Amino acid sequence: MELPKTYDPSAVEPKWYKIWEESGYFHAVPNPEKKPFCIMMPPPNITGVLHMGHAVDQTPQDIFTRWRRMQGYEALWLPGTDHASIATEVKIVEKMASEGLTKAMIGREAFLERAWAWRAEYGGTIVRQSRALGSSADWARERFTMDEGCSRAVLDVFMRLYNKGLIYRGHRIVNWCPTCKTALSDAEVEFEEQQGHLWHIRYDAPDKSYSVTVATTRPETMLGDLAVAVHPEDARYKDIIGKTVILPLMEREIPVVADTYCEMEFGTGAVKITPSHDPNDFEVGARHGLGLHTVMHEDGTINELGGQFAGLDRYAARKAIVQALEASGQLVKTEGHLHNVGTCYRCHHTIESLVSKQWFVSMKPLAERAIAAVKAGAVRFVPERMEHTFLHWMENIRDWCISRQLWWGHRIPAYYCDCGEITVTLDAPDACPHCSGALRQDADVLDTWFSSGLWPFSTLGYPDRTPELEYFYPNTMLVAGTDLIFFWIARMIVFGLEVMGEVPFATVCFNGILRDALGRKMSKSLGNGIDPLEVIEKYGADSLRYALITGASVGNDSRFREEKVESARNFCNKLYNAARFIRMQVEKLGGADFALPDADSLGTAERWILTRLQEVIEQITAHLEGFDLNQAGQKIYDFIWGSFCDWYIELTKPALQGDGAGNTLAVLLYVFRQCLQLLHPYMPFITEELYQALPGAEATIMRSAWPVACDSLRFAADAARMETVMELVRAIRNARAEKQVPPAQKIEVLVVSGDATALSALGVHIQRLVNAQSVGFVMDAPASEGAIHIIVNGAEAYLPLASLVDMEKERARAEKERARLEGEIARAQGKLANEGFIAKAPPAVVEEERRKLGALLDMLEKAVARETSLGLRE
RNA sequence: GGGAGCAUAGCUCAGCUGGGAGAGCAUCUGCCUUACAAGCAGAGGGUCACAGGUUCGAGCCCUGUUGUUCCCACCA
Repeated sequence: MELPKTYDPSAVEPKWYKIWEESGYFHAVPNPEKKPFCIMMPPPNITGVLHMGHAVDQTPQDIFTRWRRMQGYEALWLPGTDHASIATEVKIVEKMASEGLTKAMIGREAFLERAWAWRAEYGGTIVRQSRALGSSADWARERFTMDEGCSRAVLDVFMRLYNKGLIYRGHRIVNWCPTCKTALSDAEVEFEEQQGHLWHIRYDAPDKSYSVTVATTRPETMLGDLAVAVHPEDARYKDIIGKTVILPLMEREIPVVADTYCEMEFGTGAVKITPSHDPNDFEVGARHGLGLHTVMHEDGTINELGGQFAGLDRYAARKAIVQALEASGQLVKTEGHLHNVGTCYRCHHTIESLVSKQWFVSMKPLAERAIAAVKAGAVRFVPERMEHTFLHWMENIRDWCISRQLWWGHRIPAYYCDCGEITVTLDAPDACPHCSGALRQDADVLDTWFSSGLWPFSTLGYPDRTPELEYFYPNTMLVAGTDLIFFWIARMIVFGLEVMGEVPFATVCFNGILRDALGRKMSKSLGNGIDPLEVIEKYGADSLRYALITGASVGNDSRFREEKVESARNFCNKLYNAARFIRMQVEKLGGADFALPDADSLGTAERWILTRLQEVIEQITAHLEGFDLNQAGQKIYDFIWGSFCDWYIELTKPALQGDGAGNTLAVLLYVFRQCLQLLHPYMPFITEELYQALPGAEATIMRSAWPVACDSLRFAADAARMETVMELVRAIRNARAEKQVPPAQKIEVLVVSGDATALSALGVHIQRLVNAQSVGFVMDAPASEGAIHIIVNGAEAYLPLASLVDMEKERARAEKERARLEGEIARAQGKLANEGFIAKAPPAVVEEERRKLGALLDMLEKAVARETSLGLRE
């Protein structure tokens, strides 16, 4: 059957994915015969659809998994999804709003029904779409952070930490999102630079005998002021410390306190203290026993303590207050002020600081273990610098607020009774164990990152000691974006150490961010996102994967450019056509034996390509071991296109028409098969398709053995000889192009080399590749008048092209060439004459330099001889 | 206010523990050579941001400068 000339991935890719999945090739089970390899897929939110970020994230994971699987590891890549408590709830609330409904209207149970329905409908979207990427995840083991097992793990860990005193409930100032109406952890607050104002407000003494002016960016919080603070050493305010001032608008008398928190240089050097609405003020208030005075509702409106401003939204209140102060003459000054404003990472509205009762994880003791483990090298960060980021965060960690005033998530297993006792227990109790009174469960759910923090072991069966947990924990590695280092990675390390007693993974590889072609982040608001499924449809998943991996170094951002995908697509086509060529030869030869022949029966070209193959196998494997997917990908590309297709296939053509065709074809097949295997982790589909199209295939390339370099297939002398011929060919082609010899015109070539006898066997290649009439081989140089003279390392060539040779130009060229050689020789000699170099450089480097010099001197000798014959020298 | 990354060919980027500057795309020349024009063969193009330093030797290591991006940080 005649195959089309271009590769079409659209039919190939879904076909193989289906076969792989149905054959169970992605499935891993604990196997004592094999070494385990395990990656947890970062669980995508159930709210989203597949975007480029997922492709960037999954491709390296799939490459590592496929590679290790081929190496004989029991390789598990475990997928799943995240309930994404707040993100999902926000979406559901939005959807309900479009129906005119609110959470309060339908109640908790009906809301949760909607949430589960949402999950059923959309939760599998990304997981389904991931298959188009070729991801070889073990879908049979897919998990969900709120499935029965993961939920048990969450409660179990909550109990453990609570019983150890590492989880506690406290009345604290927390980040509060007035739109989502929930507390947030510090990590969930994003700071945004905003242009605001600094309002200077005068607070007068009760008898107006003195006054103090404070500066604030948030005048609305003054309603809750309980003091004014100044620096204890500030001469300007020394006299009024301990006295009182009247809070404008509220006409409340408040003290002036001294506290070093106040910076003398900033603003007026005096600061209003609002313990209920600012975390710093909260601390100051605690130091001075000021108490609390909360003036804001959870929805961001001013409460009844706000006097005339009660009921106003925080921004309306701000406006009204500034106006009122202006009217009363107490607004002294207004200036522009650039500052950072905390916003909610889900809805992007401005965060408030509010005092409320929340659950916290005591992080200090947990962080200490994590820091020690990372410093001891138990977790390796790639790139390394991320370790510093991690440690810095861990060393400055504050307690983690884990309760959320949301409904979608793991409900906190704490039960309250009117007797005041709190019962924390796995199973809902019927009555209060202290007074038998009626219990009500805590209304809040846990931070979504609490459950994802358990992912490396909750997915393997924890809290049960399953065979999976024993075998696959700790996981081998994790691949994730840098944005997840605090939210997720830090928590997994902390929980892994605390709960399992071991770090969750040995290595973390960080992805950079994929930007658009202009270097901007892809975002919905910019509308510059690119749909991976569309790219796959147009170019194939193999091309997308390859484009995403190469041309970017580990942990660095990269840009998505369609040309990159196009270029990868071209590579697929190259590969496909190489396979077509080989297939044609196979069909021509019929049922020949394609086992790799003995070394004795191998030609020079075969020995050369096999030698190169061993090299490249080693290099690729080493790069993969070093987590350098870019380099490994580049190497296999260069080998396949540059060495195998451009040279080796061309070199086989004469032999394939002769008696030795069987041997040559066997090598061709052998090398190509290994190319496919080396490329398979990057381009799973096309490699399987082509592998299956050639003789000698196993059931799947996915589970074929990763190539291993073999010394008995290295032939240094033959490889060097072949390289000399290749250099000659390049130089002759260059000369032809330079002299504008018509392509069809055949030329004569005379090769001069001390190795002429051995080289002559390769004459057929030179003849074909430079379109020569004939190629002669001699030991000694002939007279070169009227010929183009080429000198390469190990050989010379004469092209008698009298009619085309301009002797003047030839002389100029010869001189230039000699000058170049002399320059290089001077450099090498200078280096070798340098005692420091001889004494201090590694011997191998010195030896290499000597070898180079030898070759250069040899080439120079020939160049001089040529100039002599051209009449340039005596 | 701290910390980090980046600055290499016209463009996008590689360059592993220091040992003669690379790829893809673009440009130019010639080719439908029976695997591939999504291809083949050739060519041009770089003071490796700047200034110092270490070293026999620096794109790579150190210091500083400039530009740029990001992370962390509650100066109201």
